[in-house]
Amino acid sequence: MKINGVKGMNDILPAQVGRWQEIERMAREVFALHGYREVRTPVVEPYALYARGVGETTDIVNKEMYVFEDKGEDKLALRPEGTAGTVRAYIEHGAHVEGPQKWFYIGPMFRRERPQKGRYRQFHQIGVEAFGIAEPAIDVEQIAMLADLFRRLGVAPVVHVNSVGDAACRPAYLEELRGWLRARGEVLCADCRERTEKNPLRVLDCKVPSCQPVLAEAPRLLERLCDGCRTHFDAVRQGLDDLSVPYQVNPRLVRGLDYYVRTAYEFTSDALGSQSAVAGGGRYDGLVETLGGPPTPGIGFGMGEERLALMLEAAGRPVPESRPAVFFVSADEAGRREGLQRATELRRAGIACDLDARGGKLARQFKQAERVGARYALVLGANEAASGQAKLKDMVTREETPVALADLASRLGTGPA
RNA sequence: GUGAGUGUAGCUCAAUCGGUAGAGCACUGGACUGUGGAUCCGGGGGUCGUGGGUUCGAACCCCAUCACUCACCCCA
Repeated sequence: MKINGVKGMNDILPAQVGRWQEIERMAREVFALHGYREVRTPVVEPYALYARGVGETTDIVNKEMYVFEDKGEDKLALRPEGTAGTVRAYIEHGAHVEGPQKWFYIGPMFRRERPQKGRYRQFHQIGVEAFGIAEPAIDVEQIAMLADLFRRLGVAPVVHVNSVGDAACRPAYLEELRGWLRARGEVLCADCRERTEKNPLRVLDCKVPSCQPVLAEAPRLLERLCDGCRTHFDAVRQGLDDLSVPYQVNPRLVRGLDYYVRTAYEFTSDALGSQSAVAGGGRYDGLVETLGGPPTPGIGFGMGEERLALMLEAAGRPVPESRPAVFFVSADEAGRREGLQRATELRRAGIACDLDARGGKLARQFKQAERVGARYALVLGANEAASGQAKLKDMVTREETPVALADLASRLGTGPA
């Protein structure tokens, strides 16, 4: 009986793993350059963390979370996003006493949705969170940092920014919008009428053609921001201009999680199918307090690794792979023993090398050398073992040059080629 | 949760009107007993997703079911 993997949870095979490693290595490098430190939190958290933090009415919590009972004691959940757990850890360890904290995380998240292009039940996110900084400068820094990360990876998704207001201005706006939408119920699609009650902001980016002209006239939150939000948003835009980071103001940009206030932003690409967002983030000034910590401003983003990998692939970026510098080919038993010995020496010297442990015909061993992408091949037999002299064969040009086995390490340099 | 499309070899796919399953790539052996990629010849590999039905006969038609993909919802 063949057993298959769980729907929406994918294997990342060796041929593709280099893509993930490159993304993660680059992210770690860029984050370190900006003063962010890695945090690792569990994949499982109390269900209540998400119910309270992300919001009980969000789709993520009420229909997409993997929830289970731990031997009938506690209600637990597989994490659907990274912010809540990070905030929980921040509070639990009293990190606020040491001033602002800039953290990042990398790891799997879980949402039980129908899989499609760029969306999976287990997916991987790279995220950052900055705690204790209310100033717009940190919003700017994060957006610029992400843009820089993308640039280094050879892609350039478009940045959309918006302000979703805060407790001072959003509630009043939502009521105004809801009233406005109800008055136009007959001309809107069924989905829009439902969303008017559930999540009126969502109505604004309805894609149904007949809704578009109507919605273009809807009251705009950006024009009704309170002074604090207005000033903050202007400063974010000014900061992005100062750094020459290109962006688009998108008044219809909405975030799916309840905790966002003020700045909301999203990087999108048309290489991703209908799930166009590769990264999304925003400010969550009330979240730390909601989860039992001291009043602490916060802002962060989450980036989808699968989606970023899709973009790199679409951009034609090759998958980096490590290759052995030399592949030992054995002609006989003496050569096999010699090869294993030399390989061990080189490996201890930090030089990647390989051999076909099966031995066998030379042709097969050469084929193996080619398959693993070796730079050079070196045939060893009784003659070479006795003389200490061999021929180093360039796998591309096929040229052979004499080499003393004792000099191999210095000839091949150090580290994997 | 809803809708559509697709299921044939490890991968990508073909098979006319319903007539009993094939190609390329990959793998493997040989041509070539100390030298890989090209060429030639050979080999292994299939419950045609699964179950049922129609038929003398089903990869093909019908029903059911499962899986995958894409889209909706929503989001990374």
